[in-house]
Amino acid sequence: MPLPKLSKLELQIMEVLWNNGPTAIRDIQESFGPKGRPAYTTVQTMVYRLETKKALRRARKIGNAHIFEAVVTRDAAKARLVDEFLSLFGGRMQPVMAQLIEAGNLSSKDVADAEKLLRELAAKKKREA
Amino acid sequence: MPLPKLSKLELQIMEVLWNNGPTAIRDIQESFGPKGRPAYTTVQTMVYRLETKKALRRARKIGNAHIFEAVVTRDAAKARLVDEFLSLFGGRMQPVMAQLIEAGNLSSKDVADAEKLLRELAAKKKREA
DNA sequence: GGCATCCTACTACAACAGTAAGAGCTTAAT
DNA sequence: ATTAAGCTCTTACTGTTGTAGTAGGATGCC
Repeated sequence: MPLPKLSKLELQIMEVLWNNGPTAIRDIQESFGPKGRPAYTTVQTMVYRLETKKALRRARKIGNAHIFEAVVTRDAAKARLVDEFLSLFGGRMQPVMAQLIEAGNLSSKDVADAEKLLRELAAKKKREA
Repeated sequence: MPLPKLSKLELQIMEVLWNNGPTAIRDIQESFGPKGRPAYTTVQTMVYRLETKKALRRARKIGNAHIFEAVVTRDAAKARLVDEFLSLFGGRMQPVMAQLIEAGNLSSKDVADAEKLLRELAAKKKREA
Protein backbone atom coordinates (compact mmCIF):
# COMPACT_ATOMS: atom_id res chain seq x y z
CA MET A 1 0.00 0.00 0.00
CA PRO A 2 1.46 3.34 -0.96
CA LEU A 3 -0.74 5.18 1.51
CA PRO A 4 -1.33 3.23 4.70
CA LYS A 5 -4.18 4.24 6.94
CA LEU A 6 -3.01 6.09 10.02
CA SER A 7 -4.88 6.17 13.31
CA LYS A 8 -5.22 9.18 15.53
CA LEU A 9 -2.22 8.49 17.74
CA GLU A 10 -0.18 7.42 14.76
CA LEU A 11 -1.00 10.76 13.16
CA GLN A 12 0.12 12.61 16.25
CA ILE A 13 3.43 10.80 16.14
CA MET A 14 3.90 11.54 12.47
CA GLU A 15 3.10 15.14 13.25
CA VAL A 16 6.15 15.30 15.48
CA LEU A 17 8.36 13.93 12.74
CA TRP A 18 6.89 16.32 10.21
CA ASN A 19 7.48 19.26 12.50
CA ASN A 20 10.85 18.33 14.00
CA GLY A 21 12.47 16.15 11.41
CA PRO A 22 14.18 12.90 12.48
CA THR A 23 13.48 12.22 16.14
CA ALA A 24 14.12 9.60 18.81
CA ILE A 25 11.29 7.82 20.57
CA ARG A 26 12.04 9.53 23.86
CA ASP A 27 11.73 12.94 22.24
CA ILE A 28 8.52 12.01 20.49
CA GLN A 29 7.06 10.90 23.79
CA GLU A 30 8.15 14.05 25.59
CA SER A 31 6.67 16.23 22.89
CA PHE A 32 3.26 15.07 24.10
CA GLY A 33 3.52 17.39 27.07
CA PRO A 34 3.99 16.24 30.64
CA LYS A 35 0.32 15.66 31.37
CA GLY A 36 -1.55 12.63 30.14
CA ARG A 37 1.13 11.59 27.72
CA PRO A 38 1.34 7.92 26.76
CA ALA A 39 4.04 5.73 28.30
CA TYR A 40 7.36 5.46 26.54
CA THR A 41 6.67 1.92 25.41
CA THR A 42 3.28 2.94 24.09
CA VAL A 43 4.90 5.43 21.79
CA GLN A 44 7.49 2.82 20.95
CA THR A 45 4.81 0.33 19.92
CA MET A 46 3.16 2.88 17.68
CA VAL A 47 6.45 3.81 16.11
CA TYR A 48 7.17 0.16 15.41
CA ARG A 49 3.76 -0.22 13.81
CA LEU A 50 4.32 2.86 11.71
CA GLU A 51 7.59 1.31 10.64
CA THR A 52 5.80 -1.86 9.58
CA LYS A 53 3.37 0.26 7.60
CA LYS A 54 6.34 2.01 6.02
CA ALA A 55 5.09 5.39 7.17
CA LEU A 56 8.47 6.06 8.77
CA ARG A 57 11.90 4.44 8.91
CA ARG A 58 15.03 4.26 11.03
CA ALA A 59 17.34 6.94 9.73
CA ARG A 60 20.39 6.41 11.92
CA LYS A 61 21.48 5.75 15.49
CA ILE A 62 22.72 8.02 18.22
CA GLY A 63 24.34 5.92 20.87
CA ASN A 64 22.09 2.90 21.04
CA ALA A 65 18.98 4.90 20.25
CA HIS A 66 17.30 4.84 16.86
CA ILE A 67 16.36 8.07 15.15
CA PHE A 68 13.20 7.83 13.07
CA GLU A 69 12.18 9.91 10.09
CA ALA A 70 8.93 10.24 8.17
CA VAL A 71 8.58 8.45 4.86
CA VAL A 72 4.98 9.46 4.20
CA THR A 73 4.60 13.19 3.66
CA ARG A 74 2.20 15.32 5.62
CA ASP A 75 0.30 16.25 2.49
CA ALA A 76 -0.17 12.64 1.45
CA ALA A 77 -1.42 11.69 4.90
CA LYS A 78 -3.79 14.62 5.11
CA ALA A 79 -5.12 13.93 1.65
CA ARG A 80 -5.80 10.37 2.74
CA LEU A 81 -7.61 11.68 5.78
CA VAL A 82 -9.76 13.96 3.70
CA ASP A 83 -10.69 11.06 1.44
CA GLU A 84 -11.70 8.95 4.42
CA PHE A 85 -13.79 11.74 5.74
CA LEU A 86 -15.42 12.44 2.40
CA SER A 87 -16.36 8.80 1.99
CA LEU A 88 -18.35 9.05 5.20
CA PHE A 89 -20.38 11.74 3.53
CA GLY A 90 -20.96 9.67 0.47
CA GLY A 91 -18.02 11.26 -1.31
CA ARG A 92 -20.01 14.36 -2.12
CA MET A 93 -18.17 17.53 -1.39
CA GLN A 94 -21.06 19.90 -1.03
CA PRO A 95 -22.63 18.51 2.17
CA VAL A 96 -19.21 18.36 3.76
CA MET A 97 -18.52 21.98 3.07
CA ALA A 98 -21.95 22.88 4.28
CA GLN A 99 -21.48 20.92 7.49
CA LEU A 100 -18.07 22.42 8.14
CA ILE A 101 -19.21 25.91 7.40
CA GLU A 102 -22.32 25.57 9.50
CA ALA A 103 -20.50 23.86 12.34
CA GLY A 104 -19.97 27.38 13.59
CA ASN A 105 -16.33 27.05 14.51
CA LEU A 106 -15.23 29.41 11.78
CA SER A 107 -13.57 32.66 12.69
CA SER A 108 -13.97 35.67 10.42
CA LYS A 109 -10.45 35.10 9.27
CA ASP A 110 -11.21 31.47 8.44
CA VAL A 111 -14.08 32.63 6.31
CA ALA A 112 -11.95 35.20 4.55
CA ASP A 113 -9.15 32.70 3.97
CA ALA A 114 -11.53 30.13 2.63
CA GLU A 115 -13.12 32.63 0.28
CA LYS A 116 -9.74 33.64 -1.00
CA LEU A 117 -8.80 30.02 -1.65
CA LEU A 118 -12.07 29.41 -3.40
CA ARG A 119 -11.68 32.42 -5.62
CA GLU A 120 -8.20 31.33 -6.57
CA LEU A 121 -9.43 27.87 -7.30
CA ALA A 122 -12.29 29.16 -9.40
CA ALA A 123 -9.86 31.29 -11.39
CA LYS A 124 -7.55 28.35 -11.88
CA LYS A 125 -10.38 26.15 -13.03
CA LYS A 126 -11.41 28.80 -15.53
CA ARG A 127 -7.90 29.09 -16.93
CA GLU A 128 -7.69 25.35 -17.31
CA ALA A 129 -11.04 25.09 -19.03
CA MET B 1 -23.28 9.72 26.49
CA PRO B 2 -25.64 11.90 24.52
CA LEU B 3 -23.61 11.52 21.34
CA PRO B 4 -22.11 8.07 20.93
CA LYS B 5 -19.30 7.61 18.47
CA LEU B 6 -20.45 5.84 15.33
CA SER B 7 -18.22 3.75 13.11
CA LYS B 8 -18.33 3.74 9.36
CA LEU B 9 -20.70 0.82 8.97
CA GLU B 10 -22.84 2.07 11.81
CA LEU B 11 -23.10 5.39 9.99
CA GLN B 12 -24.19 3.65 6.83
CA ILE B 13 -26.92 1.88 8.73
CA MET B 14 -28.08 5.08 10.36
CA GLU B 15 -28.09 6.65 6.92
CA VAL B 16 -30.73 4.15 5.84
CA LEU B 17 -32.90 5.00 8.82
CA TRP B 18 -32.47 8.72 8.23
CA ASN B 19 -33.42 8.34 4.60
CA ASN B 20 -36.18 5.75 4.87
CA GLY B 21 -37.59 6.21 8.32
CA PRO B 22 -38.26 3.13 10.48
CA THR B 23 -36.88 0.04 8.77
CA ALA B 24 -36.48 -3.69 9.38
CA ILE B 25 -33.06 -5.32 9.42
CA ARG B 26 -33.73 -7.19 6.20
CA ASP B 27 -34.51 -3.95 4.41
CA ILE B 28 -31.44 -2.25 5.80
CA GLN B 29 -29.33 -5.10 4.57
CA GLU B 30 -30.88 -5.08 1.13
CA SER B 31 -30.37 -1.36 0.79
CA PHE B 32 -26.65 -2.07 0.60
CA GLY B 33 -27.05 -3.25 -2.96
CA PRO B 34 -26.68 -6.82 -4.09
CA LYS B 35 -22.90 -6.77 -4.47
CA GLY B 36 -20.56 -6.99 -1.53
CA ARG B 37 -23.22 -6.32 1.03
CA PRO B 38 -22.69 -7.64 4.54
CA ALA B 39 -24.52 -10.76 5.70
CA TYR B 40 -27.88 -10.36 7.35
CA THR B 41 -26.50 -11.21 10.77
CA THR B 42 -23.68 -8.72 10.33
CA VAL B 43 -26.17 -5.94 9.85
CA GLN B 44 -28.14 -7.35 12.74
CA THR B 45 -25.10 -7.23 15.03
CA MET B 46 -24.46 -3.62 14.12
CA VAL B 47 -28.08 -2.71 14.69
CA TYR B 48 -27.97 -4.35 18.11
CA ARG B 49 -24.83 -2.42 18.94
CA LEU B 50 -26.43 0.80 17.79
CA GLU B 51 -29.33 -0.04 20.05
CA THR B 52 -26.97 -0.48 23.01
CA LYS B 53 -25.45 2.89 22.20
CA LYS B 54 -28.96 4.34 22.06
CA ALA B 55 -28.45 5.59 18.53
CA LEU B 56 -31.62 3.81 17.46
CA ARG B 57 -34.49 1.92 19.07
CA ARG B 58 -37.15 -0.66 18.33
CA ALA B 59 -40.21 1.23 17.22
CA ARG B 60 -42.69 -1.62 16.70
CA LYS B 61 -43.06 -5.09 15.26
CA ILE B 62 -44.39 -6.33 11.96
CA GLY B 63 -45.04 -10.03 12.27
CA ASN B 64 -42.11 -11.23 14.31
CA ALA B 65 -39.73 -8.69 12.81
CA HIS B 66 -38.63 -5.60 14.68
CA ILE B 67 -38.76 -2.21 13.02
CA PHE B 68 -35.97 0.13 14.08
CA GLU B 69 -35.92 3.91 14.04
CA ALA B 70 -33.17 6.47 14.52
CA VAL B 71 -32.88 8.21 17.86
CA VAL B 72 -29.79 10.23 17.02
CA THR B 73 -30.42 12.81 14.33
CA ARG B 74 -28.38 13.05 11.19
CA ASP B 75 -27.23 16.54 12.05
CA ALA B 76 -26.02 15.52 15.49
CA ALA B 77 -24.09 12.60 14.05
CA LYS B 78 -22.55 14.65 11.29
CA ALA B 79 -21.57 17.39 13.71
CA ARG B 80 -19.86 14.75 15.83
CA LEU B 81 -18.05 13.53 12.76
CA VAL B 82 -16.87 16.99 11.87
CA ASP B 83 -15.52 17.45 15.38
CA GLU B 84 -13.62 14.18 15.20
CA PHE B 85 -12.16 15.19 11.91
CA LEU B 86 -11.21 18.64 13.09
CA SER B 87 -9.43 17.24 16.11
CA LEU B 88 -7.16 15.33 13.76
CA PHE B 89 -6.12 18.64 12.31
CA GLY B 90 -5.46 20.11 15.72
CA GLY B 91 -8.90 21.66 15.86
CA ARG B 92 -7.89 24.47 13.56
CA MET B 93 -10.37 25.15 10.85
CA GLN B 94 -8.19 26.88 8.34
CA PRO B 95 -5.90 23.98 7.38
CA VAL B 96 -8.93 21.77 7.04
CA MET B 97 -10.62 24.10 4.63
CA ALA B 98 -7.40 24.49 2.74
CA GLN B 99 -6.91 20.76 2.49
CA LEU B 100 -10.47 20.18 1.38
CA ILE B 101 -10.38 22.93 -1.16
CA GLU B 102 -7.02 21.87 -2.52
CA ALA B 103 -7.93 18.21 -2.54
CA GLY B 104 -9.11 18.92 -6.05
CA ASN B 105 -12.36 17.06 -5.89
CA LEU B 106 -14.39 20.21 -6.09
CA SER B 107 -16.68 20.78 -9.03
CA SER B 108 -17.38 24.30 -10.20
CA LYS B 109 -20.76 24.02 -8.62
CA ASP B 110 -19.23 22.95 -5.31
CA VAL B 111 -17.05 26.02 -5.38
CA ALA B 112 -19.99 28.28 -6.15
CA ASP B 113 -22.11 26.69 -3.43
CA ALA B 114 -19.35 27.00 -0.89
CA GLU B 115 -18.79 30.63 -1.76
CA LYS B 116 -22.46 31.32 -1.38
CA LEU B 117 -22.52 29.67 2.03
CA LEU B 118 -19.46 31.59 3.11
CA ARG B 119 -20.89 34.90 2.01
CA GLU B 120 -24.08 34.19 3.91
CA LEU B 121 -22.11 33.22 6.96
CA ALA B 122 -19.97 36.33 6.75
CA ALA B 123 -23.09 38.46 6.51
CA LYS B 124 -24.61 36.69 9.48
CA LYS B 125 -21.47 37.15 11.53
CA LYS B 126 -21.50 40.83 10.71
CA ARG B 127 -25.11 41.24 11.76
CA GLU B 128 -24.38 39.48 15.02
CA ALA B 129 -21.31 41.56 15.73
C1' DG C 1 34.92 -2.37 36.87
C1' DG C 2 30.51 -1.57 38.82
C1' DC C 3 26.13 0.36 39.02
C1' DA C 4 22.37 3.22 37.56
C1' DT C 5 20.10 4.53 33.54
C1' DC C 6 18.34 4.29 29.03
C1' DC C 7 16.89 1.95 25.02
C1' DT C 8 15.37 -2.07 22.44
C1' DA C 9 12.67 -5.97 21.52
C1' DC C 10 9.09 -8.84 22.80
C1' DT C 11 4.78 -10.01 24.86
C1' DA C 12 0.19 -9.17 26.49
C1' DC C 13 -4.31 -7.56 26.84
C1' DA C 14 -8.76 -4.91 26.59
C1' DA C 15 -11.98 -2.42 23.62
C1' DC C 16 -14.00 -1.82 19.40
C1' DA C 17 -15.21 -2.97 14.50
C1' DG C 18 -16.42 -6.11 11.18
C1' DT C 19 -17.65 -10.52 10.07
C1' DA C 20 -20.76 -14.33 10.40
C1' DA C 21 -22.45 -19.15 11.89
C1' DG C 22 -25.78 -21.80 14.66
C1' DA C 23 -29.88 -22.83 17.39
C1' DG C 24 -34.28 -22.14 18.02
C1' DC C 25 -38.88 -19.53 17.75
C1' DT C 26 -42.66 -17.55 14.48
C1' DT C 27 -45.37 -17.34 10.66
C1' DA C 28 -47.32 -18.38 6.41
C1' DA C 29 -48.79 -21.43 3.07
C1' DT C 30 -50.68 -25.87 1.82
C1' DA D 1 -50.74 -30.20 11.08
C1' DT D 2 -46.41 -30.00 8.50
C1' DT D 3 -42.98 -27.78 6.72
C1' DA D 4 -40.32 -24.14 4.67
C1' DA D 5 -38.79 -19.58 5.12
C1' DG D 6 -37.77 -15.82 7.90
C1' DC D 7 -36.45 -13.66 12.18
C1' DT D 8 -34.22 -13.32 16.78
C1' DC D 9 -30.53 -14.19 19.95
C1' DT D 10 -26.34 -15.80 21.21
C1' DT D 11 -21.72 -16.77 20.56
C1' DA D 12 -17.35 -16.39 18.41
C1' DC D 13 -13.32 -15.17 15.75
C1' DT D 14 -10.21 -11.70 13.37
C1' DG D 15 -7.89 -7.39 12.94
C1' DT D 16 -6.78 -2.75 14.75
C1' DT D 17 -5.85 0.64 18.28
C1' DG D 18 -4.31 2.07 22.52
C1' DT D 19 -2.06 0.75 26.53
C1' DA D 20 1.88 -0.92 28.96
C1' DG D 21 5.04 -4.40 31.48
C1' DT D 22 9.31 -7.03 31.42
C1' DA D 23 13.82 -8.82 30.16
C1' DG D 24 18.01 -7.89 28.74
C1' DG D 25 21.66 -5.36 26.12
C1' DA D 26 24.29 -0.84 25.81
C1' DT D 27 26.11 3.43 27.81
C1' DG D 28 27.99 6.39 30.74
C1' DC D 29 29.49 8.09 35.04
C1' DC D 30 32.85 7.79 38.99
